Amino acid sequence: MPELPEVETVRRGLQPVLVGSRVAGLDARRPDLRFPFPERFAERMVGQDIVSLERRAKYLIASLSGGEDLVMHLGMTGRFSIIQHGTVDRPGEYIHETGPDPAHDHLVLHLSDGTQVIYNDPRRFGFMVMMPHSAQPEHALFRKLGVEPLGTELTAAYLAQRATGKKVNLKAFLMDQHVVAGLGNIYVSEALFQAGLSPDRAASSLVNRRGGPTEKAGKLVDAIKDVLERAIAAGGSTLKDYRAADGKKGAFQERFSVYDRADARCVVKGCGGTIRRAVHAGRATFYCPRCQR
DNA sequence: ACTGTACCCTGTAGGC
DNA sequence: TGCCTACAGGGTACAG
Repeated sequence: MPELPEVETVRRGLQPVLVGSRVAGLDARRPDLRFPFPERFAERMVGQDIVSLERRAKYLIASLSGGEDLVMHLGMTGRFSIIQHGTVDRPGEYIHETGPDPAHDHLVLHLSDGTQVIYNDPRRFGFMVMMPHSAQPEHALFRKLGVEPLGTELTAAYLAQRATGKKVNLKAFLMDQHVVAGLGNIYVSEALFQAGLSPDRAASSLVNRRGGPTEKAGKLVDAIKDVLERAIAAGGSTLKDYRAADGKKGAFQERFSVYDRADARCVVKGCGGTIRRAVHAGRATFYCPRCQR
């Protein structure tokens, strides 16, 4: 599902609709997603004004006027659709590329101007929880999260410090949300390619003899930021399910260098190598054995 | 402490 | 066409 660029694209689509709006109704069509919906969910949401919509890692955080936050995770297949008032004939019925999907429309948020925001999630790996805004930093979901990759905290020195003594391979190291928060399977593969680093390398190979970052660690940081920024600019990547809140597909999948390109020719001029598919930590990894060492 | 595996749940693609 | 298996963008709970 949605990794950081997709979640950020969803956030940017929802923000103008949600922020400044009042929740007029909440219709949960089933008791749970991956976890049960919050207790007294509608009661805690209805009447609240949404004052901000932020992203942390792959979480969307809607702050409410009453002091609670609604924290949302899209899992693998979660998506939001915005239905402007008056664009559908019957409540709960809406039009998008794949048509109405009542079996997987699990939650409808009604805003006071008549707009509906629908959460659809076939696989139900997503979840929503509520917590006081002040409790968020210490909450189990957030307390151990790693740094935001697009913030100033992600530096070569930080990566080296976290990689010290770690024998785990680079792919799994970067997938760990407690190290860098928001990277997923696609963008780790792409960043490692762009940095010229093998996914099989030990994480500790980013550390030099003095305990500082190697030159490669610096390249990796630059590659991570660059890949994510380019993906956000393209509206994320759409493999199958992912859509922005306005229903649009992302375009970054057209610019993958390695992801999902097994047996294809390496994009680097003069390389002539073939992209390989391997498995690290139970997930597919794509890389060029010639360019990535 | 670290590492690998199983699992949550559903849909789809590909082999036979 | 139908059946079966493998796999999918995420994250957590275990066992070793």
